[in-house]
This record gives sequence, structure tokens and C-alpha cells, in this order.
Amino acid sequence: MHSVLYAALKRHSPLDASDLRALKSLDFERRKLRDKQDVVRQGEKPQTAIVVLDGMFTKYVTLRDGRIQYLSLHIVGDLLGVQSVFFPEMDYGISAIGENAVIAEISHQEMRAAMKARPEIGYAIWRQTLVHASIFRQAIVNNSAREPTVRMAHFFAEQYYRAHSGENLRSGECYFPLTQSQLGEALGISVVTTNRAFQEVRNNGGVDWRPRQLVVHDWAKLVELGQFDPAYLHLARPAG
Amino acid sequence: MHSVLYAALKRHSPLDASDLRALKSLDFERRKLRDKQDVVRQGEKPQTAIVVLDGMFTKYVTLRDGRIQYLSLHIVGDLLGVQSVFFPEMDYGISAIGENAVIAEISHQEMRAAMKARPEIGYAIWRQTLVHASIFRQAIVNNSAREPTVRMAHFFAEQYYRAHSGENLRSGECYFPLTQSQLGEALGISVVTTNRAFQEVRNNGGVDWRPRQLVVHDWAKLVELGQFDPAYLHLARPAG
DNA sequence: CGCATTCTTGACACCAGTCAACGTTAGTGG
DNA sequence: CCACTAACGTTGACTGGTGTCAAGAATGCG
Repeated sequence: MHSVLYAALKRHSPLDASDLRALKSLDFERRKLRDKQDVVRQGEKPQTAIVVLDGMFTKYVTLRDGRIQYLSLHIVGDLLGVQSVFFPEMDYGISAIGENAVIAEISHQEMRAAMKARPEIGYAIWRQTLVHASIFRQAIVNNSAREPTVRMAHFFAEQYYRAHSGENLRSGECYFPLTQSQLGEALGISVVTTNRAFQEVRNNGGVDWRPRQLVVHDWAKLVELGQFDPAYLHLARPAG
Repeated sequence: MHSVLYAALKRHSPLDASDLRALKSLDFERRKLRDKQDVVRQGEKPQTAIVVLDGMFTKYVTLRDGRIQYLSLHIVGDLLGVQSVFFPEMDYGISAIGENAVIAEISHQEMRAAMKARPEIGYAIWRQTLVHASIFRQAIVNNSAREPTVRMAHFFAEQYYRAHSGENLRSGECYFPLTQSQLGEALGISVVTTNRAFQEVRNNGGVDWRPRQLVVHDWAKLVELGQFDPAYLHLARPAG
């Protein structure tokens, strides 16, 4: 878990040996989750922050009428629920999607101590929360101003780009265990529209989607269709 | 400016006398902006962070085809562009809306120094960025999963609630200098739909909207129509 | 007073949602 | 190994909401 977190933070933050040592001293508990199992629910007051070790997790909101809106997807290295270190009550839920979903739980106390002892760790975590905020902003743009096909292509592009840390993108795969229904709930469109939009993306976007796996065979095409510009993800290296 | 920032941070963070002193020592430059004038543009690399002193500001994204998507509105006390302290390049723009738009610019250096000298100031600012992230999340939910009328009511409620810091909400006003066209660009709907949705909100939502001013005469009604639950804003006091 | 912007309304087309049925796949237990 | 089931994917038909276009009314500013 320490190396996973360190690697993720290192991507945008200058951590030194002492910081690494501090990270290594963090106590944590490993936890495996089933498909669709909640890590935290909206309204709860968790005592831990979460590092994704494997699989996929999602932040989501449940509406009055029971409908769900997914806010973001998260993969290895993502640090979740940082907000709960500062504001006790969760205004969104976190749940696992798919199998092999594993997290490490780190107590708020430990987190606070590490940030206090090594301010640069605090800044690194802060940067991560800023990137996540940036992803939220793009989701607003995407779900508000782009038509279903473009929207979906952009979403795929973001997932793929993040899964590969912005490197070696030309072609490849990434884990993508959502159902079409869930994808629709992320994009703010109905299942039927999701299905039809996907067929167009498959035909014109240089991607395919086998169960649990997104297959990109023409990255440039996907970028073009999705109007994807990764600047907002603030990874050190520009798109390759 | 110092008291404005201090008051805003105090709302969610425990700052002491030394923190206040540190804030007071911050050097800044006051700047007045015209309606629609940019503070920073997407892609630029500003050297300062921004405290809103008066009027209204907005974060927005410009799409390829020139369309605009507004991301959030900001008022007195909001600290903007904190991200640029950590990531040089802006992935969104900030501009003034309406008259009497005044900001204070604080150099990144000064910001960094203050956070280093007084960690609690850093945490307070961090909390602000977390609240803004939370507002983004709600915007995703709002623009993706709620129909125009409800969406608009929710948006109004959020504005009004934030303008009043969650206090004395029963009835009152708040500054709201957008045009209907801009409101549409915030909600992800066309001008025509905006206009029609507004008429319904006016009729059933306990609000009115005079030029530049949002008038709430029945807060409970607005909350009901907009399905507004202010938990996500993480102000200390619950709704009154 | 006159011009530009904003607001408002109607008509129309079309995209996206809903409903419903069927096909496909994966997982379970006999 | 196959039968059975539940979840998921796919398709068609229909409806309604939302966007676009266009024109006129109201407002505000110089």
C-alpha cells in the first residue's frame, strides 16, 4: 500500500526520502469489497481515509427518488475520502464496482499526524484532491454541454488516460467493469441512449468495450471524438 | 481584505490570533473589474491567488466551438485560483459578472509562506477548496439528473444559501447579476428552456428575480422545489 | 431619444426518455 | 453437462421535452 500511494503522489509532487519514510510508517487496514458494496454511505461519519489498492471504486450521490448519480471513478493509487478528515459528514457515498476491489483504510489521526510531521505530504495529498476537483469540473462540462456520443467518448478517454497515467496511449486496454446502466448513471443519460451512443462510439471512436475491459485501438480517434484535452488532469507529462 | 478572508475561513476553520496576524501580514493588490472581464483565462499561468471582495465571479470553461459552460459562482470571501498555487496552468477561466466586482490578488509566494508559517491557515484554505469541490459535485448531480425547473430552483437555493452563510433564510434577497442566457450556460439548458423554467420557478418556487437581485419570499418552498439539502456546503450551522 | 441587449413567445423538428419485448450471457444447482 | 434463472444488452415503437429558429416586446444605457 505504501508504494502504491507513494507512486501516485510522486506523479505530481516532489516527495523526498523522509516523506517516503513517513508514508511507510502509516498504519493501515486492508479490506476487500464485493461488487456494489459500499465503503462509506452518504451521511455517515467515517474515521478513515481510503487508498485504492486494486479494482474500481466510485463516488456517487443518491437522489430523493432513489436514482443514482455517479460522480467519478477511481483506480489504484487514488486517495478517497480526504474530505472526511476535515468535514466529518460524507455528502456522497463511495462504493466498489466489479470484483477484486481492495482498499487500505488509514485513520484520520494517522493522516493528520503525517501531514503535520511532513508538510510536503499534506501538499501532495492536497494536489490529489485538486486533481479530483478538476475531474469534477470536467464532469460538469461533459454532462452539461456535450451530446451523448461525445460525452461517452470523453468519459472513456479520461478513464483510459488516467489508467495509463497519461503514458503509452496509442492503443491498449483498461479495466472497466461498469454495466451500461451504470455508465448511463455516470453520464446522465438513460440506458437506451447509453446503448445507442455506445454503438456509435464503437463505430467511430476507435474503442471497443468487452465485458470489464475497455479496448482502445485508435487513441487519436477517441481523443478527437471525445474532444479530450488532458490538461485538466495535471499529470506532469503531456499526452504521448 | 484581511477581515473578509478571515471571516470566510472562520466559518469552517478554527483560526487563532496568530493565524489572524499572519493573514493580516499578507500583501495584496486590489483590483476592480468590469462586467464580463476576465481575471484569468484558461491556459494561462497566473502568479496570484484571488480573494473576492465584492460583486460576483465565475469559473467557466470554453469549449472548442466557442460555447461556454459556467462551473460555479463566487461571492465575497471566496478564495479562487488556489489550484494555481500547486498546478501552474489554469484548466478553467475566472471572470467577473456584473458591476462592482472587486478582488484582492495575493502572490503565490505569499500564500505559500503563510501556509508554511501557519499550517492551520493551510488547512483552512484546503477546507475552502474542499467545499468548492463539493459544490462541483452537486453541479454534476444537478445538471445531470434533475429536470430544468428543479435544477434551477436548486441553483437559486444554493446561491441564496451561500450568500447568507446559511443563516436567516426565511425570506430575503441576494445579488444575482446573471442574464438568463448565462444562467442557461450554468445549468446546461438553452435560453428558451431557461426562460420557461424560470417562469415555473417563479410561480411555484417562492422566488422572484428582479434584474440583478434574487428575491426569496418563501425559502421552504424553494428548498422543496429544488430538493435542496445544504449538507454538502459544510457550513457549521445547519439550515435555519 | 435611439440603439443594443435581454427577455418573451410561438412554431416546429428532433433527440432522448419511457415502455416493452426479445436476445444474450453468466452463474447456479441438479 | 444441461436446464434454469437472473442480470444485462439490444432493438423497435411511441411520446414528450428540449433545442433551434425567428420575431416581437421590454429594458437599459449612452
